[in-house]
Amino acid sequence: MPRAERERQMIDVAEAVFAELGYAAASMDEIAERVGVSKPMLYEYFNSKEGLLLACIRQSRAALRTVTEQAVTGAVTAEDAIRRGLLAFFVFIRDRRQAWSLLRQEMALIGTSAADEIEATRQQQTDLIAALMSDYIDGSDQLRTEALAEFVVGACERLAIWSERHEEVTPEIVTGYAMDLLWGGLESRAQH
Amino acid sequence: MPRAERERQMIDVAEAVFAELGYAAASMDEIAERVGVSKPMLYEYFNSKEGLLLACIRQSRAALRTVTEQAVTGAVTAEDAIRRGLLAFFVFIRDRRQAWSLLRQEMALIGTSAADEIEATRQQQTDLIAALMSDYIDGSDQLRTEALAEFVVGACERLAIWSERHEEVTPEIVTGYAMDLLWGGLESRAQH
DNA sequence: GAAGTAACCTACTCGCGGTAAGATGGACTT
DNA sequence: AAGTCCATCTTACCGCGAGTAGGTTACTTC
Repeated sequence: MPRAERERQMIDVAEAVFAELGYAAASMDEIAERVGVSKPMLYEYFNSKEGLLLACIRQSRAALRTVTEQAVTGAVTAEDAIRRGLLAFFVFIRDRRQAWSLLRQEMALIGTSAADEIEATRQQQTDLIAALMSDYIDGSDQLRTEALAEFVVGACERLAIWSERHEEVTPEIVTGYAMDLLWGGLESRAQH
Repeated sequence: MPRAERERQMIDVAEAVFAELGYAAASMDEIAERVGVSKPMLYEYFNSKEGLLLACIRQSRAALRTVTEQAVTGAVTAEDAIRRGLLAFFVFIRDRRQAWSLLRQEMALIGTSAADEIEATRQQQTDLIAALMSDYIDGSDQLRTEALAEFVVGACERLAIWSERHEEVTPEIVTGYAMDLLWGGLESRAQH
């Protein structure tokens, strides 16, 4: 089988196994077996277990980025753009459980040699948000813009994890919660 | 050596090793050796490597909770309480690197049997935030309050990770960034 | 048909999480 | 004092899974 095809196949299988069992519990032997290939092949293609996870994560991140970029395109106001982006994100969480599960596992690589690469992949995400926001907030303070983007990304990730535990909460509702805080802030809803 | 004392000693050593090497790279053999005790002792006390990490995390979480609770006590307004809480958090991140590093590693337990326990420990954190906020925002919608607390916690965690990469950014500055968004929201800084 | 090479496998090493089976030594009975 | 419990602790091992050494097949290219 040609290299490119095998590679895609391996990533697909690995994605399923990592998502199903978790990074730690997944074994290279099992992945190899499910692909129908011997273990050294996996190492030939990805060098290490981390490397394989990394490849899976890259793919999932790319999918998420594509979805959000498309969602944002064509928005007319800042509020609209942000709302569309958030909605696309939360829909992604709900509909592509496997990819999202993968993205959550990236934390398993903290403290490993792949940590930098992971951080870089995340960076693309925050950059996208930063670009979105800097059109509408005061973007003159580079550092501050960066921080606010991290803030938003972190908030939404946590919200996504939370929403997984609440089947009855639709992406629209979660988006509403997020917009409440993001757009209006706490102050405007203060009771005192 | 009496049990309680040994236990504390083991946790202290493990905390240092986990923080230094990361969960995956840390070995029970090394921890045992540094404690000056044999490996089965660790298992006698904590049952598994996960169990040991869990004990370390519990301790670090407790420390963080104490600090933030103290900081919030005595605040007069909602804004003041939240600002004090945030500041205490970001100072904690900077001054107690080891404890914070531990808390970041809790993600390494995703998909393991300890995941629920971890989630429960986090819950205390979000509960604290929820309590703080529900005094000041519309707390009638239970679900929404919960979501907003998750939002805030996630945002601050991510901001904390970000601030680690920027030595020049003081806790006061980060707190300012967070308050900007949290309190005022994006709208009030819109340029259009 | 020889030479090169891409795709692949069998069979192994080794480090580490986890455990079985005792050894040591102090406290408490009789 | 001798016996007996129990907590603390150790040596010596197991099995699994990441990672590798070295060889085989089979297809291209000249």
